Amino acid sequence: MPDRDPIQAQLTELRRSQILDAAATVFADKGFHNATIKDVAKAAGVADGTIYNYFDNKDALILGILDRINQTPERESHFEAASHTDVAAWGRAYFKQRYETLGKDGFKLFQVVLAEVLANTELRKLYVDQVIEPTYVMAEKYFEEWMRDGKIRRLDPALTLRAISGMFLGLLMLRIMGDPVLQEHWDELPDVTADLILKGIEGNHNE
Amino acid sequence: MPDRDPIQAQLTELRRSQILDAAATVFADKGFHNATIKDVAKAAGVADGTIYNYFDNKDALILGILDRINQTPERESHFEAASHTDVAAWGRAYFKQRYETLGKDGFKLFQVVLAEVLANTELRKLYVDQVIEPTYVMAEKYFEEWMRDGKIRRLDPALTLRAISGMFLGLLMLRIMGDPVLQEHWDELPDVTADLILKGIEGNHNE
Amino acid sequence: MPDRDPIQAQLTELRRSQILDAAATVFADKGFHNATIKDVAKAAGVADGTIYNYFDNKDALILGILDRINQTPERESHFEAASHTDVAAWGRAYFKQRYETLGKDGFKLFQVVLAEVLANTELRKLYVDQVIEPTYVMAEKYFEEWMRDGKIRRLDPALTLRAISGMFLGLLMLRIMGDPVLQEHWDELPDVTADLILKGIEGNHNE
Amino acid sequence: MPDRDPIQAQLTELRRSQILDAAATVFADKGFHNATIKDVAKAAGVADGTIYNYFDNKDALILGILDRINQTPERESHFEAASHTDVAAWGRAYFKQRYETLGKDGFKLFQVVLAEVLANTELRKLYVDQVIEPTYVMAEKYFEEWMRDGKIRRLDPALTLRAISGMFLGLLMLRIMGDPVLQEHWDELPDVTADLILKGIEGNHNE
DNA sequence: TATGAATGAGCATTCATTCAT
DNA sequence: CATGAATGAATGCTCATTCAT
Repeated sequence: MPDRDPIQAQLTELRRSQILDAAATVFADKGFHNATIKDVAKAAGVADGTIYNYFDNKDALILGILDRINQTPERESHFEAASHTDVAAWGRAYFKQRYETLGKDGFKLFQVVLAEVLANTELRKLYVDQVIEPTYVMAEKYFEEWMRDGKIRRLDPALTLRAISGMFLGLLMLRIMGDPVLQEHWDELPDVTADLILKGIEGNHNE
Repeated sequence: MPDRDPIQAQLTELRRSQILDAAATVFADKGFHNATIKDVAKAAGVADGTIYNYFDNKDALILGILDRINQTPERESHFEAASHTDVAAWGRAYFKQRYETLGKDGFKLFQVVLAEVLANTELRKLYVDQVIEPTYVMAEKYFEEWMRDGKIRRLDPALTLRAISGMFLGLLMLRIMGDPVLQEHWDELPDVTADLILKGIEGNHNE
Repeated sequence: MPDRDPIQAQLTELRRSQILDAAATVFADKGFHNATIKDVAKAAGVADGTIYNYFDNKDALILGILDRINQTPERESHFEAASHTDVAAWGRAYFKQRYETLGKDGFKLFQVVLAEVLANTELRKLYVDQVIEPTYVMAEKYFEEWMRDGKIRRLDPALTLRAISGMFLGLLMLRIMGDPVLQEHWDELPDVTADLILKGIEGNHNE
Repeated sequence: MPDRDPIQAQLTELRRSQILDAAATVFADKGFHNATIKDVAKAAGVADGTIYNYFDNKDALILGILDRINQTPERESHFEAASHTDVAAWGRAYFKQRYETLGKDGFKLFQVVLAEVLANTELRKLYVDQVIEPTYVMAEKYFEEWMRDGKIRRLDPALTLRAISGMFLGLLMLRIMGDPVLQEHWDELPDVTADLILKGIEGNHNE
């Protein structure tokens, strides 16, 4: 019965989107726990009950937002591109793209989602299974390939990858926390981190 | 009037400590929002109301826990030690020490605090001002010294430092999230990260 | 205007019936308060709103079910039959017939209706006026006739009748409550009750 | 810890009682489902939340009322008395006592409880297990004794007992339903029912 | 008439906080 | 200071009912 009517299906998707937009804005503004369903409904211009026609409960709104972040398209293409260029260029590009997908309310929204992911076991599992682990599976593949091609030295791929992505995640958190230095120089990070990861802090110190 | 009684003061401090212990345990177990004051009181072996004789409100308990983490002694000494040994050795030692301070319930507790820090603006500001920024001020000093001494190459100290500490923070988060690889190989991280940060992934690329 | 169209009228009655069937099934299954209009609509294969074209509100569904039970045909005929046979035979027959009208989901449905009748003042009044009292009026007539004919001894017809029908109602309730003895020996009740009512517990003890 | 202080225990019991009184009044007045916790709290002169310090939830209030009805003392003594007098006298006495225990708001309260018992599976089981079945176990014992003594004729004790108690329950229900005849002549019921049960409707009509 | 999305009033329940003892 | 019973504001969620299509 559902989806029988493609127009209905689209309307449904639109409403979902409209509510999710409102939820993202409200959550980013007041935080998940301080925001009430009424707040979200008001922001979305619908009645309280309407939200429950599209989402099972308040938590499902966070999940919906997570899904959105997750559906950021074409993460893989970046790795592919790197096969043909040098790794440094790829690093810079990757970093840029990662953070660009956050968009306007991105930082604030990520903060909200992250807080909830940390606080909510179920959500955490979902986030790990659907977002983090799949990324690693894919990334490890490319990482090993680069190693074979001699583009990078022999390293534990799994741990190194986690260290690198941890750096991105950590920087994001520090920025979210409000570190003024990162806020000021955020644009320089692609270069700085790419350089750091490639060469390390010693660099060619024995040259 | 008996406020200046040193014995009273110590008793007070003891009670605070006793309550904070209980709070840490309970929060680590059930999460901040799921844990009630009653839970904490029961765990501490006091009445609900008693907690309010030592803390202004529930949030103050998190703050108290934060203070504790903050008061981890002698962070500076590690940097000093590095002046006299090589940077690699310091890196490994630092990493170890950082995570050891988390202690038994460490990961879970950090998760709870972090979630709350992300969700609570006021707390966040406090965390940044009292924990993060002071650390950077101190760390940057040493970092610049190492640079002067040629122990590390010339880099933007502020951003590099943040990238490095971000890596630690990020790895901690990924571990908290439940990444199985990190759980399995956590002990190898001091070596892996120290190596990575020092040499980068290209490593002896000019060999 | 098409309201007087006999075909339309029949269609309407059919829909009402279809909805009532569904309502009875659903109510018997989940209970009146737990069952939603959506449940009934789904079971009836119509849309939620359609139900409101045939019934004023949810309560009206119970009323409709009540009406049905009420319209059990030919209750009078049983009394008539008794005029020509002995009272004992009538008693057994009456008991059987009364409970047979409950049908398949009978007990459960009766339980639901009864619960609602007890809880709902308006409904209770309706039940009494439309089901109970008319039955008494009719029954008393026959009862008095039997007395005149010497088939039974002189008794207060109104109260005795109520005591007898109360026995039926009470047994039904006890069975509904789940009394295992009644569930097990339900078939023996026509004989047992007819015998009891006719002869009492002393019976011809001085014979 | 609880009950350590006997005074506290009594205060607790008093509050429970106070709340239960209010609940009975309110439920009898508006019905269980229409009455809100706020109503009960207001009637009891306490805050909403206070109720939850004494009862787990709204349903528990009904349960509490049930317990009260259940604790009507000395039901057994009546059966004992019958051993020494004639059965007819006992019948009248029993009927009287049964209905007197209902007290002031008795009918209305019983109606509410009954409705909820019918509607609530869990409650129903509790009612049957704690109130109905124990009564039967005890009553059957006496019933069989009377049979042995020749005070009553040979009958199926279990079924006959259920028929008799069903008569009481049924009459109570009919009265609750609002049957005017029963309301008017309620006082005559002990005699009428005792007579009916002892002698039946045929009685010694051929004497 | 049929539909079913939208509505929003309504309510049980929780729990941080207070304060009389 | 310690207690813990009392408080009552706050909110997620349900579902009967409406009405535009």
